[in-house]
Amino acid sequence: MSAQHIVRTRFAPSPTGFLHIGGARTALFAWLYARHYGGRFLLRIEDTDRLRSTEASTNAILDALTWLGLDWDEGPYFQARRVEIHRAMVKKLLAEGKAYYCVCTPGELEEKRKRALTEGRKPKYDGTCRDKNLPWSADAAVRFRTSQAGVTVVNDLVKGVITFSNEELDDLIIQRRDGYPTYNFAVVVDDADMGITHVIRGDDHVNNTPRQILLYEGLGFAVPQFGHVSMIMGSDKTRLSKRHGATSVMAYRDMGYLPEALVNYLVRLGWSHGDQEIFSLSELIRIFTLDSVGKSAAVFNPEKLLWLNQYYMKERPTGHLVQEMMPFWRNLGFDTGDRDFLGHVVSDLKSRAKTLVELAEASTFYFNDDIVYDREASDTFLNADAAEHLAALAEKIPSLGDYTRKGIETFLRTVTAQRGTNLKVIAQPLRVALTGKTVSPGIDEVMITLGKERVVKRIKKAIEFAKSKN
RNA sequence: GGUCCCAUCGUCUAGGGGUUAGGACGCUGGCCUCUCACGCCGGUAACCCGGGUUCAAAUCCCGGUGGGACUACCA
Repeated sequence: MSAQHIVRTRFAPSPTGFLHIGGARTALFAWLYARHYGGRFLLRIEDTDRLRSTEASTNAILDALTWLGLDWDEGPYFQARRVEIHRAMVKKLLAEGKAYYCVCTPGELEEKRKRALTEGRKPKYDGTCRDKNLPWSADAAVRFRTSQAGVTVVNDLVKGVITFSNEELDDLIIQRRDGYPTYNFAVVVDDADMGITHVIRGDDHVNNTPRQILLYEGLGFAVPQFGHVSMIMGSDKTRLSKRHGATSVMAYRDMGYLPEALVNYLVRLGWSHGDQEIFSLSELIRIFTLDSVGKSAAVFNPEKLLWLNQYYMKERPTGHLVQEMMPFWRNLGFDTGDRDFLGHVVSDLKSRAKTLVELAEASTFYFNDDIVYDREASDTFLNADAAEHLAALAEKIPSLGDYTRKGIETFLRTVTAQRGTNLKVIAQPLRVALTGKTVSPGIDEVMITLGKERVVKRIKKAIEFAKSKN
């Protein structure tokens, strides 16, 4: 593949907020497309809306992409810094008669639009200034002279052939009266200038595509390929928004989701590979194409994301998970000094939590020796009988030679047999003594993680508690 | 209103002229078991409607219906 045929895609968010789930998926698809074909992925910040764009948003978007593992080869470029290029292109169009000055005021335009709508006509620009050949003036905007004849065909990589009748298109403004370019113009100039070969974006842009194609042609640029990915919807089938819960990528990080899980979830929204559900980023690069991207919108399903997150946590090497748990433990004020101990905590808990936050909360009893017994747990399990069983355990544990899962299991069974009862009868009181709850990782795992000393201490404390009850 | 897009279990999807319409999440029954989770085995549930083409249509075509997007001197 020669240099001029190399695939170049881009992600072009506007920095007016955080990176949301929908944007992340679009970015992921554009990124995968470039990576799959050995191309380049660029990042361009569309900050021409000077009122709503902020640097904080730019940083938040960059951080989110980085967290997801989506790296870019070029950029970030900032569209606002490229206005001179945009203006030069406007001038060129003006000089060639392909664009013209328009002095209709926004107020008048709004008025006409409303009237057209109430009268049941198309609210498109009526062409008042189209043939006036107006000269430059301080408050003149520039409009593109759109051909009203014929059709414009988009051969979309995911939607297929889409045909637009040019008479539906109007003379869109390409440069505002304040001298700044509008979105539809800036994207075209920038995409062409940056050599973008495949424009992969949300399908909320399909109706912009014919005007943009006309702009490419007017400017004398090669028209790229387009691939419009469907939207993500909330459970009520309207476009995903805050109303549907968390929509920010970083919010998912903070809620204890793994980036791999989010990526895996997002890619399966609209894209599939047979019956396969689990994909690593490197595998995706190998097999991802736009051919297997569906056309219809998908509803965001938090339960499935949660399931994937749990899956990735379970599969993750303990050492890695320990590292990823650090901020969540620290957030709860736990002592994270003992790496070995933390490793045990994680391996005890990682198949029992769906998020890192859940794991952190579930691990509380490992860190606090002053355990609080759940009311119901202590009521039913920390009784006089249990106190005697526990006393027997406390007495024997210090001299237990084989303090391993197998050894502990054997020990527990031996003791229960000796006391003429069975494991079930002793395990629950012991669990309550060690964890304060009736639900926990296996008794043997907990005992090993805690270590003999703390186990004995907790058992004794539970005995005291049982006795003090009446 | 106009333009454009879309339509398989509740959700994500596979499939695509002849299939018991497959998988996953969820829900659910069971097994495992010291509790819970994991895991394993099973169950529940779908081709929007109407025409046409065809020996045969969920699959192709048309229409309808429903949903969505766009219709800015926002991006």
